Amino acid sequence: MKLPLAYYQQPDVVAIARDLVGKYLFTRIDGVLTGGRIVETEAYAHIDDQACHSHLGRFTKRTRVMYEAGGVAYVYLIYGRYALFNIITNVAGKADAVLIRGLEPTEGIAEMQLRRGLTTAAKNLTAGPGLLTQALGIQVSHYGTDLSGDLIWLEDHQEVVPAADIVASPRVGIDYAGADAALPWRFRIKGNPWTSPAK
DNA sequence: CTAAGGATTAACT
DNA sequence: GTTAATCCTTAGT
Repeated sequence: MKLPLAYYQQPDVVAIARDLVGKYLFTRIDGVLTGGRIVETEAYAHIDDQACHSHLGRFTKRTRVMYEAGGVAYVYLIYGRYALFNIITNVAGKADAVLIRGLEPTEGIAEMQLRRGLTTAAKNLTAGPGLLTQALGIQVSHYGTDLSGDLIWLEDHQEVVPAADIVASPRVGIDYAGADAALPWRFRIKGNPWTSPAK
């Protein structure tokens, strides 16, 4: 079943990030259903987290939707090329977010290959935050998309991922965040090949 | 291992 | 108004 808005509005973004591992992410963009199982996430908290774009209450064009109530998409461009997909959580005014870093494809694999410009079944089809957005057709124009709608949404398939199979580790690529870089707020399924290639 | 790439932002004039 | 630095990465040597 589709996750309700109330799910995203829970206060503990780290708990949500951990719980999202094993859930499913789908998009229906250009009328084509694509999606898969979430195997890697990272939590970003509003306050006390310098790695978060919204830290210290910065309120700009880019971070605007982070302050909305949980349940919208925060898509932004990194390194001029790649769109990263985040889910805004918590209530309005608390700019918490969960970054989706890895997806195990289950639906619309042929379409995903097409979007990636591949002719063969690549094993890195959706392994990486910039790749899964390409595969699912998510672009920066989807900034602010309501996740209770029919364009981008998440589903709970009642799958239980054993706690022992979920590993927590420091987040990736955020050395600039100082001491906060050590927080174990990255969650992934142990040994899953679709987790991101980044260190 | 490195190079590329464009938006964003802070720091200037 | 402009410039320079930075970035939650990937693809290609």
